[in-house]
Amino acid sequence: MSKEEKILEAATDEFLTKGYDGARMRSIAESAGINKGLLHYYFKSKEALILKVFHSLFREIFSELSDIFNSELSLFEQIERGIGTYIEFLIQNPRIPFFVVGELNRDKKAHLRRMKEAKVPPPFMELGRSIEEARKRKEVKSDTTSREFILNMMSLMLFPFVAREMIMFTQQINEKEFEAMLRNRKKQVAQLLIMDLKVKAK
Amino acid sequence: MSKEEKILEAATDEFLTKGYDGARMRSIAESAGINKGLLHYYFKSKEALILKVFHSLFREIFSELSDIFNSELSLFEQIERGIGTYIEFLIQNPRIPFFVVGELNRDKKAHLRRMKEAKVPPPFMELGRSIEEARKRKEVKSDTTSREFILNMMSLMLFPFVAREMIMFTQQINEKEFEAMLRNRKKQVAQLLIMDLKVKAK
DNA sequence: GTCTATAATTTGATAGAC
DNA sequence: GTCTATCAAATTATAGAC
Repeated sequence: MSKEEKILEAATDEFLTKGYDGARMRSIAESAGINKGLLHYYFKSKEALILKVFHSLFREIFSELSDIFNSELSLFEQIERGIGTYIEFLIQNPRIPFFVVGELNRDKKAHLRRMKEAKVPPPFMELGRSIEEARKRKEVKSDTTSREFILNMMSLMLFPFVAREMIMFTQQINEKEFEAMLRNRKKQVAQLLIMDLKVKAK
Repeated sequence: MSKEEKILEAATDEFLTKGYDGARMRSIAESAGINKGLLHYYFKSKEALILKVFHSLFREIFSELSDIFNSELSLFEQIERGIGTYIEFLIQNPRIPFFVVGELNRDKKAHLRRMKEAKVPPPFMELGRSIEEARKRKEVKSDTTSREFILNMMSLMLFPFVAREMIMFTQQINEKEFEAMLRNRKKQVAQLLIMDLKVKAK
């Protein structure tokens, strides 16, 4: 692994756990096994470094989903598999959602500019279209809009990872119970969302 | 307003917008119209100050709900009103959820110790009990546990406020459209959750 | 209680040798 | 490319006058 890769790995870990303001360049250099000077040789500044890290993670967090929602599966199969796969991915990478959300709160403009330049497409566009098509075919019977649906889906999938500690407190459960609950959610969330689409609007 | 109150108000604003690591004692002193020395006279340290701020906000964010869920209304009315009132509260105080979540991620132990000392009860206990009672009376027919239900409810209510910027990007909408969507959610989220409780388990 | 002045430390970043 | 040494600025916190 090159020094540059080691730096990126160490920086990712530091930013994921401490956030931009809490992260320390010194700490990143130490973890990467190099000195501070070299950090600034490869990455001009702390800001430039986190932009790079954010960009990779944002791609990662949404690319998995794109594959599924662009597949040939039926809408309901896409949703079921998409949610299962995604929650499993989040169990393996639990800190990404809070980091991404926090960075966009801290400096939306800088990140969006960079993503625009790199032509990262906004996720879920494809899913939204599939839902509207299924609605025309009467497979979707509720009056939930695709936008509302996607927001509900994101909320149910991502919130437990963003607010892990808060949930463990309000529900008075420990790590083990929490993780068991997460695994259950794979089926449970898909079921809830699909029912919402299928139930007839009144 | 006393100097101490002015400090607390300024500190709340600073911590809500910048978080612990991003907040500056100098900035708080300026906003409060006092000097830095006085900050440390009233509050020993930055840490002590944020503990105080967190504690008040955490109480605030959950006390509204407790009133409703301890009322004499029927379960489904409690849920409907609780969600409506709460989302409206969040529209008025949109930064609280991200702050609370972030602080618990940063230093769970310190905050929990303080809340235990102050005997702040974990929220939603009452709601959980009501659901289980309604299940015995066959008013709740699904196999969704009360824990799962509460987690779904928190996710659907809080996530849009935690991840506001991310949602606006992924959905490609502006402030106005986002806020219209939030208002819609009052009814829409309640409807979805209640349906989940009423639908028969298969 | 409220202020000024300053201590003590830490931070991100740069200069320059090799 | 990689390192050492160091700068300049900013931070929290304290001491002490009034």
